Amino acid sequence: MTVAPRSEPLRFRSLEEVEAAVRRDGGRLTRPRRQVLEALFAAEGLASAEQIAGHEIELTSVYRNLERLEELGVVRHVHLGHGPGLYGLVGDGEREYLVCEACGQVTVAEPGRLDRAREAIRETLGFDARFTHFPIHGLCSACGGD
Amino acid sequence: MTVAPRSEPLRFRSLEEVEAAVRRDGGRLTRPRRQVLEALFAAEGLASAEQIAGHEIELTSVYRNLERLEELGVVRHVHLGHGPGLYGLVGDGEREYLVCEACGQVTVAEPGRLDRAREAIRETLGFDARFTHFPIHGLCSACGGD
DNA sequence: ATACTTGCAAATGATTTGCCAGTGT
DNA sequence: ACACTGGCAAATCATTTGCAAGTAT
Repeated sequence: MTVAPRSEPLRFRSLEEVEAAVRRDGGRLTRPRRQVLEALFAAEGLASAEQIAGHEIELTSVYRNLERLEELGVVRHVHLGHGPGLYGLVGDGEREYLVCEACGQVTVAEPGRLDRAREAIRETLGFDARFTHFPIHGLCSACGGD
Repeated sequence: MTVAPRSEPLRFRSLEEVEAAVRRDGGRLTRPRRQVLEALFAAEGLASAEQIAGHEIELTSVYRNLERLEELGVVRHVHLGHGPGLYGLVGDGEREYLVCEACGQVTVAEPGRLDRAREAIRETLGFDARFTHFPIHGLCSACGGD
């Protein structure tokens, strides 16, 4: 049970920037760590630990590195459903997710897109909803959502 | 990935009513099944498979029974976070849930309470959101939601 | 009698942990 | 050198599956 940092996360534009941040934090740039980072930059979106691992690195190391990078504010993860968690680089302004329980389709909502909904929830229940870590579930338009 | 039945689920008021439904479906009333049902009626809310099992019945049987009862429309389950799934009897009008990622507090929203938010999501993304199976995550009012 | 059910063991999938050997800095 | 990491095996947690023996109807 962890809270995401409330301040705007700094955006890392390149592998080099992240590597500098890792070093600043007292971390070392090992081969597995570099490969995790490369995989994340290559993914352009979300990837599972297993996908990130490929056939070169141990899954264990991947998890440990992802955890470390998440603490550093470089990485974040989402739980889209029953499958494995999905990891991605932190961008500027967090995307939020919607998953159709009928067809499994994942919709990505750009930052701000869910503000009206968030506002309604805040007004009704005084709760600040975030769909970045756990998505909205329901039925997409194709499956009966409209 | 299964869709919950869209029609208003019939409400079962008593153990006897459920037992009749089970029989109608060709099911048998065994000791473990009866105990699962009793535990659910006793729970008045949500309970994990382990809690329902107690020390008498096998967890395996509990899961199998819950699955069966869910197909019958008697039971439904929620995933409130990282822990085990929680099961409960289907009431009239489904409650929806909100979980605070900071303190873990679970807020139960009575039917209809999230309709404005649902409407906003439908208008913006043509998506019919349901917070009955997977809850809304975020920060409760105490933790910064207001 | 015969299908439906159970118990028990074992498998699964995702993720974590312990521990010691390896290596960036 | 020395703290930080990696590999590898094993543990954990929630849930599922296989199968032979048990039992409701």
